[in-house]
Amino acid sequence: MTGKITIKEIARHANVGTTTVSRVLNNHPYVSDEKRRRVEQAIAALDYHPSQTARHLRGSPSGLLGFLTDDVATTSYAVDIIRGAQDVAWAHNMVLLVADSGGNARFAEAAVNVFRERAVEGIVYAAMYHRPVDLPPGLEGLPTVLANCFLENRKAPSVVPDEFHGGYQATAAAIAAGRQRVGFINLWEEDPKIAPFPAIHGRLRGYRQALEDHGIAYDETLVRYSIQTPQENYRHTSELMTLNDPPSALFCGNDKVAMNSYSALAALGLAVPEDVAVIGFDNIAHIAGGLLPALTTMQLPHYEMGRWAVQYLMGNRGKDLAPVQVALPCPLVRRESV
Amino acid sequence: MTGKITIKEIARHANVGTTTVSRVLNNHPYVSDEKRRRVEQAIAALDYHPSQTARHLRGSPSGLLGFLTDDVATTSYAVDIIRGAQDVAWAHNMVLLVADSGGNARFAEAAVNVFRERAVEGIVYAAMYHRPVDLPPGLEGLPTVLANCFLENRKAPSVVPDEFHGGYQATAAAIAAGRQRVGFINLWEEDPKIAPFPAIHGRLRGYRQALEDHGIAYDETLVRYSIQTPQENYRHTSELMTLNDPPSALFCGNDKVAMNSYSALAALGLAVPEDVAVIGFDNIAHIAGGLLPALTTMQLPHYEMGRWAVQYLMGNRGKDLAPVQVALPCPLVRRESV
DNA sequence: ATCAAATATGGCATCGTTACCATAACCACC
DNA sequence: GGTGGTTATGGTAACGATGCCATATTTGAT
Repeated sequence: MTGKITIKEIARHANVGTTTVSRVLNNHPYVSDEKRRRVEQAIAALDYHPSQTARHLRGSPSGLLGFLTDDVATTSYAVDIIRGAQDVAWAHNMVLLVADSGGNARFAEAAVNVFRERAVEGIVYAAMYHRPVDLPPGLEGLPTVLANCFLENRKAPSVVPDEFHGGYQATAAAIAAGRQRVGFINLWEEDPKIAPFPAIHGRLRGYRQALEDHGIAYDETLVRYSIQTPQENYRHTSELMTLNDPPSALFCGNDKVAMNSYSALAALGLAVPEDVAVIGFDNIAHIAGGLLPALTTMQLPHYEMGRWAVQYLMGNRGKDLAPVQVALPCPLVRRESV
Repeated sequence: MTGKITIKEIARHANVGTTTVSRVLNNHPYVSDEKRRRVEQAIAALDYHPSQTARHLRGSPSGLLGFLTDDVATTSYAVDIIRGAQDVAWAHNMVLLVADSGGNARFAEAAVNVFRERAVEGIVYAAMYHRPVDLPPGLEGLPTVLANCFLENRKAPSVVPDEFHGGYQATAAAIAAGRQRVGFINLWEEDPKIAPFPAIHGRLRGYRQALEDHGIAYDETLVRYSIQTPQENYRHTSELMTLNDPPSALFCGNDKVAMNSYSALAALGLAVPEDVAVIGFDNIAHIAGGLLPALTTMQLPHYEMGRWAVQYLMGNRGKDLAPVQVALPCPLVRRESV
């Protein structure tokens, strides 16, 4: 252990003043080539790393962003939000402090406190599924952007998936493939707290709009709500496909539903996509890419939401954040099931 | 904006010296109840938060840990490593700095540099699948623990899944269910760099050992290597099940293989688990819990590896890290497919 | 040759916090 | 009424980096 190497050691080693070292470090003018070289040599020789801590104390911004999430675990594919946030943060020479509250409000509050003590320049609050949230207390005055969630009162800027557009696109894709009867196994939650899910209602609206725009009548019997157990998903598929006038395409609330639909369709001897086209939602890589045939599905813009959140934070440093509400498109990922 | 509130403001507001405020903050003795109360009041009134930056500069440990990963994106279920690391870190009042190199060596090196500048007390280097890795340069003198990966030369402590034990347990579970002929669709990679995968060889050894321990002869024809495309997975399953003496249980290299096996089995009119028991690996929640019947599979100890890594770091603060190599068990997750 | 501007260089206070030191009051206990 | 411990309290010097100020030295224009 060499102990801590400071700017002073470098100065002594290069036989210059500390100020000159600082000038070299920050590419300031008024340093002779000779001394600049000597300093750079000393830095390399002693493996010196400037202390961000001291810099920050002196007045530089902390270069830290807080990333607070309710729960990465349960819907792990949403970690792409972190990646997106990280990539943009990095491009701005910022580092992410990550905390996962696991849904525990006290923890979230404590995390905010820690972020404060470390003087983060902003906070991204991310939810693992699209929904309204309440912010933990203590965020006053800290620039905060919500990703994949929003406040009921819209007081903070947020970026979410455009569920309507996603539902529209999925439906339109089926129609474009010549399928006029599009079944829809929508998500459902019994918990009334979760029930006002934007995903459920937004996608349904998109589905209906797409039908309307293509002159297809809305048929209530083709729309199902699944509580999302494999059995339910299976049952809804079977029931839909054994209607007198069964659908020729199935729009599934997510890839898991689609996975179960595949089983139900196979059991009925129906081929995908020949007999029935299937479109999923979420683009969970392991599922969508692993199914046979590979699943055409809608991509949730996790990565892009992460990017957007940090970009917005970085683009408005110092300023107050306008509480804009942004919805990012869910692009269609074409594979083989349509 | 109140501006920055410092210990000095508190001192002035409470009409005491800064030292007294510091004493209150750190629960030091020799403060009269009276003043203690006044200080606490001022802190609450002004919403004061001590600056970790100043503390650290003064000599306290930074309370920061670096979490560097090659790529969270591709195998997102491994984020549980982060959760495990985070939970333990938090319990020690530490915060995680997270960086995802995306497999880019230059980025990884830069990340190490950033960690250094921020004086992290240790680093967890995590891989998203179990394999040998090379550490980025610049880690000298920084306590580093590897999670889900290891160095060929074993010079750094590491924690990995016990593949052998996992393979053994999976096979034993099938045998315990009365299945004497256990097919094994092992993973395979054509890339020779990835080929020495511990997963491939460890699980195979476990498989063979379990057979031997139960007096079952090893039958080469029951072991397949899949390059892991859905088609290959499907083909191997079909071929195995149409042998003259087909297996009564299928041990799949991962849950995706199992998912495709389900399809192949369904096409052959074989029921799970009645005709064939199926055991997966990885316990990807979305797949294993979503299949019908739900998949019995082996849990990779991601969360535990994250925990272990930070625990080891915390348990050896200040000391040199002994390069221990730890293998954590992959517990069997019983569902309905055996 | 002269003066002003540009270039080079280092000393020192500063950021917010805490450890160390100094001071002082108080309470014994011979 | 010392002598010595315990309790209370605040002043001040660090920690490492940088910006301001002061001071040289050089260059360039007249």
